[in-house]
Amino acid sequence: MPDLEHRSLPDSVHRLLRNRILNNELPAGTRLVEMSIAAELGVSRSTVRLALTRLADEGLVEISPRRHSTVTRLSHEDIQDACYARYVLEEGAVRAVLAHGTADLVHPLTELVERMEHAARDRDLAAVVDLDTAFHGHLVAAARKPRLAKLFAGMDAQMGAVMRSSLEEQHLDLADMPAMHRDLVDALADGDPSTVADALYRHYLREDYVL
Amino acid sequence: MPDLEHRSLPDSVHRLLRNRILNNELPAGTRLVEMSIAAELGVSRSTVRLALTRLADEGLVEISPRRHSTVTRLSHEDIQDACYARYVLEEGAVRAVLAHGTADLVHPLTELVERMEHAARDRDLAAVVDLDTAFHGHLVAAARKPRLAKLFAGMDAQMGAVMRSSLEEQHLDLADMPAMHRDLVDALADGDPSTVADALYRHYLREDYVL
DNA sequence: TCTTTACCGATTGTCGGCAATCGACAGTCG
DNA sequence: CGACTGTCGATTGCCGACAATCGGTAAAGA
Repeated sequence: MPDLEHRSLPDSVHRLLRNRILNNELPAGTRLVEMSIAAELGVSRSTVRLALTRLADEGLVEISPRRHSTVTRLSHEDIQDACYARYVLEEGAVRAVLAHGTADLVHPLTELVERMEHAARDRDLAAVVDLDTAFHGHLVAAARKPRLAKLFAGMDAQMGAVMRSSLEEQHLDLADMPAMHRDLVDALADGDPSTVADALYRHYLREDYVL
Repeated sequence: MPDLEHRSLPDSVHRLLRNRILNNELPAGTRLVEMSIAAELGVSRSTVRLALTRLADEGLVEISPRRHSTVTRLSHEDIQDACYARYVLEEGAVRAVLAHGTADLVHPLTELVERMEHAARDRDLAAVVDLDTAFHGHLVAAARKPRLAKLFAGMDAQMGAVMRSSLEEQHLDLADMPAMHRDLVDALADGDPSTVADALYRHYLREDYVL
């Protein structure tokens, strides 16, 4: 077991389980039994319980009262729904960003896109997903709206699941990811709100992106 | 019959504490000690702990690791931030609503506004706040975007706190609330997206609304 | 008197156990 | 043969206890 003792125990368990779910080591529908997980990781059931609750808040796990928890199965509608929510939040953040100007945003975002190009060339799925998260996180953070950023970050895990699912089912190609983000940066550099909004909409909701 | 959904003990404790905070029985800055609350309510500390965690997720309570929890004190910036996040979510929902048409929305919303007028005439603060929550909740639900609605509902408690604070400090009058919502209904009936967006922006972010 | 440090009370982090509840299965009755 | 019901194992909901850690305070040194 890798470093379980880095932060608080429930947080560590939470991250560990989240990674397993996102890497499909725990496929959708898997039954998650508190006692088994606790025994495997060498922690208490209460700790596992708290981690599962947080995963449920993130939408990765469903808890049936008095029964057992299962890994959430994302339907086509779920994916569209998640993408729309993500789009709304990011668009709201970007509107605030544009009021301040995007000058000091273009450079770091461009650098992230370049790193994403390298990762995509190496077919490194995990790295691309992480860079995607970093890219959008950086963009939203620039809005200086803490609550908006927190809501946005709360959907990171679900969006990771969506991306992996879309990539796996070939509705999206790893090689296209950097270009999609470069379009976003270009729109930001342009600075026109409706241009950016359109670019964001395409980024999240173009019909060939989802299932 | 609200307590027929008496799902779980932590949920009950969570609702109880939330009501106390919103009614200012537990003013901002109050220290919340798990053991004391557990003793008073006759439940276990673990149960209280879970309730406090949920309150922290809602933004009503701040948990300092290894120390104690306190009722969040909302600063001027916090209030603006919360209102902006709420505005972004509702605007995103309304955009989806407008695509379906607002015909079957105007009537129930108008009825809620009328009930709000009665409550405002009676100076019934709690009823007005509840009707406000119901109004916006109904509007967002019409978008049929579950994740968006969930994020929106997650801010209900904070917005309740904001409203009570604004009313208490006389930056907002109870009597103005129904008219503010009627404006929103009128804009919805009109159906033009930018008209509705403007009305929403004024509703949440006009400068005399917040502290 | 001011600074440093060791201690103490208060509070949380984590744990394992007990009882309640649910689904599955088998036995029984029509 | 099918439907109903009582029982059993599996799993969670909740609990009290123990250990770790923090802030404050009082004692010691300069």
